[in-house]
Amino acid sequence: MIRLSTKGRYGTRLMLNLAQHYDNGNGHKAVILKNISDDERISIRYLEQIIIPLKINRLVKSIRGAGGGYILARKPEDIRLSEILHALEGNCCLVECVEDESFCEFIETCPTFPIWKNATEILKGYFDSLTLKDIVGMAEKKSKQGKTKAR
Amino acid sequence: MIRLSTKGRYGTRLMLNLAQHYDNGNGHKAVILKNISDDERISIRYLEQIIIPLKINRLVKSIRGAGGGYILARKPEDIRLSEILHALEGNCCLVECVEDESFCEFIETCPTFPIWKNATEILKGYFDSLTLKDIVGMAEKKSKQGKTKAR
DNA sequence: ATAATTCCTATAAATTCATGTTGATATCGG
DNA sequence: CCGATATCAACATGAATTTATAGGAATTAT
Ligand code: FES
Ligand code: FES
Repeated sequence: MIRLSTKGRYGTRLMLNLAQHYDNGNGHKAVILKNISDDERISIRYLEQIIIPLKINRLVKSIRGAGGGYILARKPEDIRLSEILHALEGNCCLVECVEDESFCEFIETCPTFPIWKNATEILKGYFDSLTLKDIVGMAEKKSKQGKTKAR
Repeated sequence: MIRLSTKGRYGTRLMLNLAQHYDNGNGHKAVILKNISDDERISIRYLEQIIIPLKINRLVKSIRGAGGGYILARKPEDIRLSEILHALEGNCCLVECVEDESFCEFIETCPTFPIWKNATEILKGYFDSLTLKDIVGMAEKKSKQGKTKAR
């Protein structure tokens, strides 16, 4: 399987959770990991590890102490999925050599290299086209539809 | 990183190697793993494991005993990259739930599900558009260019 | 028979995934 | 100031998975 690691998946859900609770009125209401843990059923300990690179890459801000928590560093419409995955995974290549050309020895003659490279670019393009706001919007629309259909 | 496993990568190179040695004149010249191992710098023992699913999914035929080896079960133009990856990885989804919907509990409400699903379909579409012949052709063209350019 | 080769099973090594521990540091409300 | 709440940091640990190697049995051409 071509796998998106749990780090990438859980980190994306973490960011979406923050986006859903993002207060546009600038109330700066921080969300605590415990809540995200309950919502998303991911252990707090693991979330703590996952949020570190998100903080380092300035996608979230932390507020320490009582009443603290995390908030998005920017508006949801200004954060792209590609940035999140890049922060979490270092890169989002299908194979190492696409980003680090010294990884494979025979990159010049390797017949698969252009394939993995193209595929990576296609994926990146898709993830780059989506902001957190887009994704939250898609999810809201979907859940509204679900309620309308009586089933 | 969104990773294609070594199984998928090595298996693809294995198949390409067989495609490059495929005899259209129906000479049925089998290729032994030792040669592929030398060409691709992958341990024979590992290749033996990787080729099993390729055999089960009837992408290669094996000929046992002395003078034996492996050959493609079909012509290179009739084998798609998507088939190879599917054989090797069981599926080629970014996340398990795209193929096995019971994998995640809250698939109905999960805001990331449609994203991973779309991305998976985009990738699959690309891999489905390529046959072994296409890839070998691309590689040959590239190596010819390399020779022309005196550098 | 012998050599070549696939086939089968076991297992070692490395990495990823996930939880746990301890304790320090920062902040808020009372 | 005190006590509760949370982040922060550095580990440790175990389970699961992936990656890779190894030994030998079965099969076949010569
Ligand atoms: S897989 Fe990296 S160059 Fe072929
Ligand atoms: S990741 Fe599987 S449903 Fe959300």
